[in-house]
Amino acid sequence: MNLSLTQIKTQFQELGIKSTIPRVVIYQSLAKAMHHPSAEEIHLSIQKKYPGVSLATVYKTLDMLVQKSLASKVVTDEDKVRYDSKMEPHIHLYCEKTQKIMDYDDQELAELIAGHFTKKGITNFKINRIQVNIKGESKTIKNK
Amino acid sequence: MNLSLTQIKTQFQELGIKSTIPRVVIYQSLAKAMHHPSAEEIHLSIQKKYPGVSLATVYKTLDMLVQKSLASKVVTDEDKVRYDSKMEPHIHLYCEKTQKIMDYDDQELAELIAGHFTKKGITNFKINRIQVNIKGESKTIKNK
DNA sequence: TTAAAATTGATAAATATTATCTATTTATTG
DNA sequence: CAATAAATAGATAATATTTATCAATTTTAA
Ligand SMILES: [Mn+2]
Ligand SMILES: [Mn+2]
Ligand SMILES: [Zn+2]
Ligand SMILES: [Zn+2]
Repeated sequence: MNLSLTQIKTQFQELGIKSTIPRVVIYQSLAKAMHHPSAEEIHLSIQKKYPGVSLATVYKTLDMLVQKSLASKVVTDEDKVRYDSKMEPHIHLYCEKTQKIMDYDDQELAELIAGHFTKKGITNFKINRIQVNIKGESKTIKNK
Repeated sequence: MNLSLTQIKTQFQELGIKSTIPRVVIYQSLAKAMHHPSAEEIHLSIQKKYPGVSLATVYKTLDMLVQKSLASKVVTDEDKVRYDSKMEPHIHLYCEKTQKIMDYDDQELAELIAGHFTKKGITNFKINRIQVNIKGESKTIKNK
C-alpha cells in the first residue's frame, strides 16, 4: 500500500498519534513493503533519505504501530520479528527454501473455519483471532 | 508423554542418534512437559537431578531433536523459542493474558481444511504443513 | 511565542542463541 | 574387556536481537 505523507498524518491524527518525521517515514516504508520486513530492514530502507533515524526509534515506532493496530508482528523460525501493515485477516505462506513470506487471501477458507467454530466452539476459551500459516515451497515458474 | 530411559534409548538407536545422558534426559523432560517449554526451562527442569548439563548442550540437543523430527519449534510473540515433542498435527491455543500455550485437537477441522486445499490448491506453492494458531483468552473456571 | 509533554538518538544493557575449543564420553573393534 | 576413533559435552566467548536510559530536541497546544 503506497500511502502519501499527508494520508499518514491524517491517519495518525485520527488515532491520537503524534506525528513525527521518523514515525511517518517508518510507517510509510512498512506500508509500501510487500515482504514483511524486520526492524533492521525498515531501518535500512529509510537510511538514504533519512539517515538520522535511529534503530531504537524504529523499534519504538513499530511497537507503537502494533499497539495502535496499524501493524502486527509476524513471528517465524528465524530469531527475528517481522512486521505486517496489512491488518485484514489473511494467510501467510512460508517458503521453507527462501524464508520468504507471502500473503494469501482465501475468503472461502476463512468462512469455512469461522463456521466450524460457530457450530463447535472451544470449551473454556474465548477466541479472538485465528491464524492459518502454511509452510512449504514456492515453485518458481521460470525453472525449466 | 512419560517415556522411560530405555524407551528413549531404543528410539534414539532407531534414528541413529548417539545416546548420551544429557540427550536422553533433555528429551525425557521435553516429552513429559505439557507446557511447550523453552530451552531455559528445560535446562532448569533437569538441574536438580543432572546439575552438570550445560545450557549449550540443551540448545544443541533441541536443535538435533528438531532435525530428527522428534520435536518442533513453537514460536510466539515473546523473543524466545519454545519446543514441542507432540509431532502429530494439532492446534495451539495462545492465551493472550497468561502467554500459556495449550494443545487442541480437532480432527474435524483438520479434515475440513485438508479437503478445502485438495479441491482448491494454491497456485505455485507446494504445501508441506498447515498450522492453525488460535489466540484468545483461556477462561479459568474457578473465578466468580 | 512560550512552555509542557512527548519523542528522539546515542548508547548501554539485557536476552536469547550460536560458535569455539578442549576434555570427556560413546560406540566399535580387536 | 581394553584400545581407539569419532562424536559430544561443558565452559565460555561471541553474536544477534531487542529493550532501557536519559539528555537534547521536537511537537502540539495555549
Ligand atoms: Mn500470520
Ligand atoms: Mn534474540
Ligand atoms: Zn501479511
Ligand atoms: Zn503442542
